[in-house]
Amino acid sequence: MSAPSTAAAVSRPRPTIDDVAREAGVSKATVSRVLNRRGELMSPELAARVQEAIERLGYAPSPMAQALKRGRSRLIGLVVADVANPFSVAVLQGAEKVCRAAGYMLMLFNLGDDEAREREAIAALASYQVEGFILHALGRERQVLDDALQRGKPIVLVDRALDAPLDLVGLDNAQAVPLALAHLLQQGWNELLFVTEPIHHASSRKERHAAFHAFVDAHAGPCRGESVECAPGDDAALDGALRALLHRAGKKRRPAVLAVNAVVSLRVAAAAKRLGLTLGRELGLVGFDETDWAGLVGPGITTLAQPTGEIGERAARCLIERLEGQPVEPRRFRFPARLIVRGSSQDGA
Amino acid sequence: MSAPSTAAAVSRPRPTIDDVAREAGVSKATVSRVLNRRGELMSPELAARVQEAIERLGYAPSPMAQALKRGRSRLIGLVVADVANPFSVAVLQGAEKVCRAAGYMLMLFNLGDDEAREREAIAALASYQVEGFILHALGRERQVLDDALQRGKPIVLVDRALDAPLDLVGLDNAQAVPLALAHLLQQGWNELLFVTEPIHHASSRKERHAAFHAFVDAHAGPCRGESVECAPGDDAALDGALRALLHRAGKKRRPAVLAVNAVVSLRVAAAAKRLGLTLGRELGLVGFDETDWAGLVGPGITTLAQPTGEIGERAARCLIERLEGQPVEPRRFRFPARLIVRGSSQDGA
DNA sequence: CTGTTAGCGCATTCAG
DNA sequence: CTGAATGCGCTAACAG
Repeated sequence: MSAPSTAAAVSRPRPTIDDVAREAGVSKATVSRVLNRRGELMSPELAARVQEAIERLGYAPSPMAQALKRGRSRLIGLVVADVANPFSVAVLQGAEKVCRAAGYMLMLFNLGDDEAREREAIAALASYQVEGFILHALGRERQVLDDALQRGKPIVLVDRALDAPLDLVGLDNAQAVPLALAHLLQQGWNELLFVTEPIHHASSRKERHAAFHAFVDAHAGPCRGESVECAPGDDAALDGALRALLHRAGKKRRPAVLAVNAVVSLRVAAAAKRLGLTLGRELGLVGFDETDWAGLVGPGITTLAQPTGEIGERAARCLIERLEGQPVEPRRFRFPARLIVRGSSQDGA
Repeated sequence: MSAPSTAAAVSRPRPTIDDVAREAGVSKATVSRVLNRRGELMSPELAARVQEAIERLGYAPSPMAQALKRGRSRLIGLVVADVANPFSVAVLQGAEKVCRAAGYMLMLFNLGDDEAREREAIAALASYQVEGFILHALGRERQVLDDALQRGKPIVLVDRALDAPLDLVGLDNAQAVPLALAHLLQQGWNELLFVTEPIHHASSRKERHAAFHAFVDAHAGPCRGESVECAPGDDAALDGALRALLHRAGKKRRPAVLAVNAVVSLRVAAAAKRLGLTLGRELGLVGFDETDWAGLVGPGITTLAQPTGEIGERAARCLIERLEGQPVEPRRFRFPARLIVRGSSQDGA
């Protein structure tokens, strides 16, 4: 066909605005005007001639050069805690959609759950002149944040607040946690355990943890509850925590787990299997984050569905508004969770 | 704290090479040399002075400007069929890791399974001067590919070959399919069905489809097999296909499904549940792609694990070699799959 | 060994 | 209404 026989194609450089100008017999400035002011204030025939030249050459302006000149790159940096986490992916999808629609490109940096790379991420992205950040971050690299802010780069936080006056979009944990726990209680599960990954500085985990204990305290009569931080991969600790839970429950009470996210839900389900516990029977389970597989693990896992797509979209929209509009006071958007009831929280007794 | 009270921070511009030069009392060129040739051929004291100024100002060179000048952006474009697909994510992770280590940044474009966006993706990425592409693509936008190639931008294909002389890294489907089918057969499942999403131009699906029928033909005695293309979301079609499979199997034969990827595996598991079929008992199942949840759906789903991380890493490495080395003939890397046996393919009879 | 100069591709003054 | 000139931040000749 028309393809070169080896991949070592002639590196014909892409056409520049000068090429177009020459082709159309006008100056660069005219071409630029056709591109930017949409051919207003210009003899229509000239505009048409330029347009034609543009198409003939397949010319497209270089965002790099534009960025250099205008100081605006039309790039948005997205820092994600871990792409392996379904929540991150969902946010990514929503954000990408909005950005693309608004003519921005997304530059992705995956932390891979390595907090140490956070600075690196922001620095790298900033050096590429991203105009703003969407941060689904791990720790609280205050210094880097200040740095970015002082360079006038807006930041929108997703899911996790830092102690900074920044935009935040995330879940309404104070609504979500009682929603789940009330359901568990109503179904007869009254010996509760909140399982989370190490809380560190993740505000969403902090909030869920706090809301959990607030609920338990407020319902001290019918229910009891504890919480445990369980490092990724430390299955032994998780098994231990579950055994302790069962022990606390004894024969009179019914034990159930609230899992801080989908990853933990899965780990709890695996642990239950290891310990020979049937979900929804010997062990109740509700987990944050709805996933494709939630309905198919065991009897189905009851989940607190976050509107993840919306969260990502709102984050992007929020950032873009800030980029294109006037500075506004930091805003916080909190979306409600929806409880999707499945077998893991139905009392089989 | 030190944070400004509103987000409307002073947009103090980042320092340029000129600032550093002035600060150190030298010329831009000297600063540039310190940065690039690591202070060789230069009086150590001068180099030190410059280095100090760089650090004092927190200067970092602008990749945009560098790109403009050098014609090299240190950017790699990653086009992904659908981030919702675990395979895509795994490749993304591997690729990102290698790129970062080699000093490249990844620009992500998610197709969201929309073939129409493929051109847009490549054009957008190309306009940002990415030096090369990693493509986990949908169709065969030959024209765009040629375009990219003629501009001297190397392309590495992941998972799916196009009919072009390009590097490819993917699974050894001719090894994987018989591995799975032989296992099913040995366990007594002899009425087989290959369920795939629409094949279109995805070579991996084509290969799996072909290998499936080759195997069935070669073992015409003990087993029979058909295949079905099932559009995403069309659960009715899937249910119908499964019912037909059961009907073909009758009482004498045992029906099993080979699912083309993790998404389909899950859909088959869901369909089985709808139809009241127990996996590993009334219906066998092996699916491509190992996932976190495979062990926990039903009796556990037997999978063909792809070395996805390796695939992503190899793709990135392959591209970077081409970027930094001499042009080479197109290479093809095929990785073997590993069979992870679980309950869905164990004969409970 | 170091400084001066000339662009990379583009948008934007400012003249005409 | 259009063209010529300037500079964004940087590197790579080329001078000194």
